[in-house]
Amino acid sequence: MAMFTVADPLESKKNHLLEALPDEEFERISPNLEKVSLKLGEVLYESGDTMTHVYFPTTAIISLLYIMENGGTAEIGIAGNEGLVGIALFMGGDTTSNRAIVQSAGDAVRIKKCEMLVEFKRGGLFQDLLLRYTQALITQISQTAVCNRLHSIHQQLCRWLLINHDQLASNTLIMTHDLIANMLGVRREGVTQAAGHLQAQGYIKYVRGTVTILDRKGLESICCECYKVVSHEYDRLLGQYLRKNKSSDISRVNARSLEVGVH
Amino acid sequence: MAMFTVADPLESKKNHLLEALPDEEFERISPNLEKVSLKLGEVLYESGDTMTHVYFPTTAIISLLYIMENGGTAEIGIAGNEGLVGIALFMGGDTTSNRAIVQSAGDAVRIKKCEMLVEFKRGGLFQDLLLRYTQALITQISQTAVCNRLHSIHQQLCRWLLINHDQLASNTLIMTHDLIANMLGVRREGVTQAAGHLQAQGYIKYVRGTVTILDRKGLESICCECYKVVSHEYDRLLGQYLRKNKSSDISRVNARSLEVGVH
DNA sequence: ACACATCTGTGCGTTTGCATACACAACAAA
DNA sequence: TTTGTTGTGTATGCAAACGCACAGATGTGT
Repeated sequence: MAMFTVADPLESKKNHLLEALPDEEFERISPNLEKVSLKLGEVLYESGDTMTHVYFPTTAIISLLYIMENGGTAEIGIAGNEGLVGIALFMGGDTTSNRAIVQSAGDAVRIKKCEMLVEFKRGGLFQDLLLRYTQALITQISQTAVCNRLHSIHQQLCRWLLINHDQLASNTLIMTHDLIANMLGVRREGVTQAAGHLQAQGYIKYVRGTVTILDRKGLESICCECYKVVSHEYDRLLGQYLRKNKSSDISRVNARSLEVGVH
Repeated sequence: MAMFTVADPLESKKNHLLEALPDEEFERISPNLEKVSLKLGEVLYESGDTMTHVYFPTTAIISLLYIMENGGTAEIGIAGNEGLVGIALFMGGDTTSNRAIVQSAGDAVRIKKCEMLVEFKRGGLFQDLLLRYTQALITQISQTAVCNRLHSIHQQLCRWLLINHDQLASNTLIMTHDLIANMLGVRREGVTQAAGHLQAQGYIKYVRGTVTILDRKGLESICCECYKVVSHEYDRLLGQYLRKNKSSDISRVNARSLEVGVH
């Protein structure tokens, strides 16, 4: 009965999916939400693990990483406060073939499998939202597949930086070239070269494991279409539900239009 | 009232998802199923189109193809008689950002959006099956993403041939190198080279637009893990539901263990 | 201040795949 | 048979990315 910290409802509502729920549904779910703090590098699920919880990130960012038999890795998706981790739990099957790893330390709220399923099966807006989110995630994964196939490391790095920046309150990512290389499924040297180029152009700057976005618009201008496609799809699928969430909408717009000239 | 051919229930049951339904649910849906014949190259949905139907292939194979702004293409998934086309319709959003195109001519049954949604919202086994199938499709797309990133054209061609062979009753694919190249998102010459290699090994043979699988086990032995992972995931997620379908199970096993020594 | 671990910069040779170009083979229609 | 179309085989040069190796730079802990 103890060992369980019910999350503050205000805390839970930092996750956009939870915030978008009607009061009735939110109040039914809220007592089952447990707050957890997630450290950088922590693993929420290992490939093949039976899932016990669904996580709704509030300030943390979670990366969905695929690990090959030969040790090669590649990120297939990413989830921040606009989403959740553990769709296999309500889609059926209870496990996934990828690893969920904390990419940016922060908080999340989580809910137990059985409580999750009860609410999901009721079929209300909760179910709708979760399915729409899943659809958006599918778009993200698909776009990753084609971007992997058809675009250069330079373009993919831009996409990756923009997607991550969207999830963050700040302009600083804690992330080494080596880790980025694991995410993109490329060599560390390739990332160094691409990042060096972006720094020379004044779009970013970095030192020993921290990357700072200096000119977001600039990044957008040289990025492949993949970022925009995924971003628009999230807005199309979920925007109408998240609209009541004005404050965070504004902060998001600010983040997106941020622009600093000099470095 | 005319212009609509109700599909023969036996015809509909060639699709494994429909066959797996309890009689009660099947009989409710069956009158709404319309049989359609699909020609090679026919487009079921264009990227961005509003969907009007969900398609359950019976003998046709449908490819989910992503088209880039610059005209580059890459396949992100494929659906045969074990699946369906048009998940966006019940997941929410009504459109997808990819094209559904007939890769192997044959038949399918389809159902109108509204009738589909009514049954989906009832939340019975139909919903369960559709969500589980969607989860399996997500695995397929994810695996495509990592395979695109980390494996060679040779390996990817093997994977592609095996996946397609699973969907077919015969050992012959109607498919030119050029079309395969579009699916894999690579050059035609790359496919020619890889296919030439496979032919020299005696695994396949081909002439002017038809590829014949000669030694399936051989292909499996040199293929990357990606084929097996996806295949097992389909079995894990859907196998328990499709088990009553003994006849097609047996034919599938036969197809998989087919082996011909000489070419 | 020092040693140590970690992160980044760079070079070099190799491999893979791309772009272009063109020759040849198989089939279809006239 | 002839002509034209489509599919396949190959060659050349180029660019991207890889593997490996190592030097320099920047932190951290003692």
